[in-house]
Amino acid sequence: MAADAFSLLSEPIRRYIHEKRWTKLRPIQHSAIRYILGDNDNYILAARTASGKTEAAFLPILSSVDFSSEGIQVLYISPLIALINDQFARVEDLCKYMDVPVTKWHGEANRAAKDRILKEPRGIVLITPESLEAMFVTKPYNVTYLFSNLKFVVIDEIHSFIGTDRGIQLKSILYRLQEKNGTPFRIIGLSATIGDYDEAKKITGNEARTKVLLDRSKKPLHTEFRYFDGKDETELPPDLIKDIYRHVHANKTLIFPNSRGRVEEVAVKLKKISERVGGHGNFFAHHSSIDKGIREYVEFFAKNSQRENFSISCTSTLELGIDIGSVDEIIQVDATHSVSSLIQRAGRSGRKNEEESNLTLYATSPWSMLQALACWSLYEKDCIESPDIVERPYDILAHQALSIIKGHNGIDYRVLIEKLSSNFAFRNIQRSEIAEIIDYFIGIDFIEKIGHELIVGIEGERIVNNREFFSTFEREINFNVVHNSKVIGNLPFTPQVQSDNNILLAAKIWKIVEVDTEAGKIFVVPALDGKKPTFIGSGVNVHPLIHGEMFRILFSDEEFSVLDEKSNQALKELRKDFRPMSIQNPTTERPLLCMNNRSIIHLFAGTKVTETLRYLMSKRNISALITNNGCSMELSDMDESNSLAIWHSLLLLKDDLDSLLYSSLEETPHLIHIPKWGKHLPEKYKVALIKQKTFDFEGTFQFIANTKLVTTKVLRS
DNA sequence: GACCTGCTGCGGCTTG
Repeated sequence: MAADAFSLLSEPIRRYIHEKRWTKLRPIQHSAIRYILGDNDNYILAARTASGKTEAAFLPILSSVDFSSEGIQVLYISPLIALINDQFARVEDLCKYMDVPVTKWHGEANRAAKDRILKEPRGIVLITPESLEAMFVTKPYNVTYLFSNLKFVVIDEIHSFIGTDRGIQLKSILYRLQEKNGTPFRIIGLSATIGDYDEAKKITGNEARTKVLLDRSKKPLHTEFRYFDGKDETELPPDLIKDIYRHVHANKTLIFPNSRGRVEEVAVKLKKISERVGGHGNFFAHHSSIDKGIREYVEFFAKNSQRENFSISCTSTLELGIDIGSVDEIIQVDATHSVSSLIQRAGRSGRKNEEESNLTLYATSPWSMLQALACWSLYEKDCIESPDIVERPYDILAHQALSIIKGHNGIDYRVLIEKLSSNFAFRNIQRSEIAEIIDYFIGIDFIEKIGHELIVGIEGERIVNNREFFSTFEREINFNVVHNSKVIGNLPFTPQVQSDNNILLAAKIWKIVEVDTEAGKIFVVPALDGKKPTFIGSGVNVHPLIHGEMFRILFSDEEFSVLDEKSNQALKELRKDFRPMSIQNPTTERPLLCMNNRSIIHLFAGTKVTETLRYLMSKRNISALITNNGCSMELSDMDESNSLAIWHSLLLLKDDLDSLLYSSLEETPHLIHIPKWGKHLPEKYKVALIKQKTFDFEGTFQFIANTKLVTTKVLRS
């Protein structure tokens, strides 16, 4: 059958393959060609990183679409601008034997090219969800004209949309695009790390007509664990830095230290060692608070350094999609927050010539080592955490309501409600609820009603006519760090930010000479020594699957050949602490330890359930301390019977949840996170959103009901 | 201690 797929392709595409001297099609390409050309369904292409998924989608698409007809034929949607710029070259290359214009459309893309495509819409457009949203709002007539003949939508890195606000926005936009089309377009989603295939299928709005093509083959991954006890110090152990240096100095590497401050610490310390021993100077930092120009220089350097070695210390900015060139090794400092992240990061190395990926996992505490081991073990078993699903996204609905009204320049009240209630992104929201939200917006002048016609109201205009309107996430407001009138990056205005303090940024050391709070600027000059910067970030949730695996490992005898001696020792000691707690069934039982009038519950329940438990405890006037990387909870002034009584009494709060949340919103609104577009909703819907997004009450009550706390008395403190 | 992602249109300025 091998010849089958190839012979199905059109002549220019076969010529392209010949010229590229591909000896064979990759498995995912082979099946994608046969299936996509074989019917009219939607497809999710799931295959490991660097397996040729982009080509798997575009080879059959380019073979079957008639690009001579008017309008955009293919829309490629990406979560990142950098990925669009990367894929642009690849897609253009694929089209070289065909007369198909390829156009980048995002906030930083060339205006002239955009104007050209508006005048003569043809071919393929590469775009972000936010730019699509902006098009609907500011160029509604063009949207109809551009996309009424759309045949395919390709969604890259589809996992980054599943279970996120951005994904709900994208679904809604896909529905709005479909409204413009006479015949339905087909959707092809691409990803290497899908945790829930049913949810992935839902992004098309038609699960029944969406199929998954799955290539289970894994890239060989060579993994090593290294352990250096951080002894609770704020800075990383010097021996760990030296060990990383030995690993990276003669290689091309990416280092992931999990936080922006740590990224700077690692980059500067490695650079210092290198200077001392006469090594290369190519140590860089890459994260969201470093100026875009500097980040682009770093990416450019990595892509174009055939001979020179380099190390980029980075956050998740370099985790997704972008081909940074050939990387020999990936270093992870302390555990990733998810299995998906671990896979994506490991996949950044060995992308050329099917080489294996090299991964070194450093840990600075036993708990971090155990979490890293759990992530690795789940990866080995092909388990990826499932996304968090919001069934009734009232906030995104409110946002889309404003977007539709603005884009239509006025719309009939009943037509708007009809549009929203038939949009599959909001299929679980009642028509009456939609009407209630619209009516509320009319009441607060977000929307103005003239007869049956709705237009954007006075208050609404302020929100809609702002560039922040197009996205679902909030932006941090930071001060710019300036040297010689050049922006290096930005920092939050923390106590650390004052004259004469020295800080690290963009892998360099700076002295602050002046802080202009009015202009929001921090003026700096180079310095010789400094501290890592502190950032204000929200924590990252760890999935219960990972905590569960950590707990299972603690009570199993499984041995791991990937662990070095000190990691093994750390695991052994954790197991020694936990083994006396007589757990018979690690899936249904959790230890409760009581000593000296305080108790510890080893929950291993995932971040969201743990935070929900803490909230519920606070409503019982008990302050709970979360410890052990979020796995355990400590209660003071509690003995065994108290603890058990409180634990079970939490279930009684089930029926009072709404009133608890209403009072929390009134008394301590700053303590409860409300999503960007939920802030404008009536209290009732804020509460509904908090129940779905901020906390997980259902999961928590289930956890309490299904978990047996097994008590162990401890004499020593 | 705790990630990341994107962004219109216009007026007014400088520069070739």
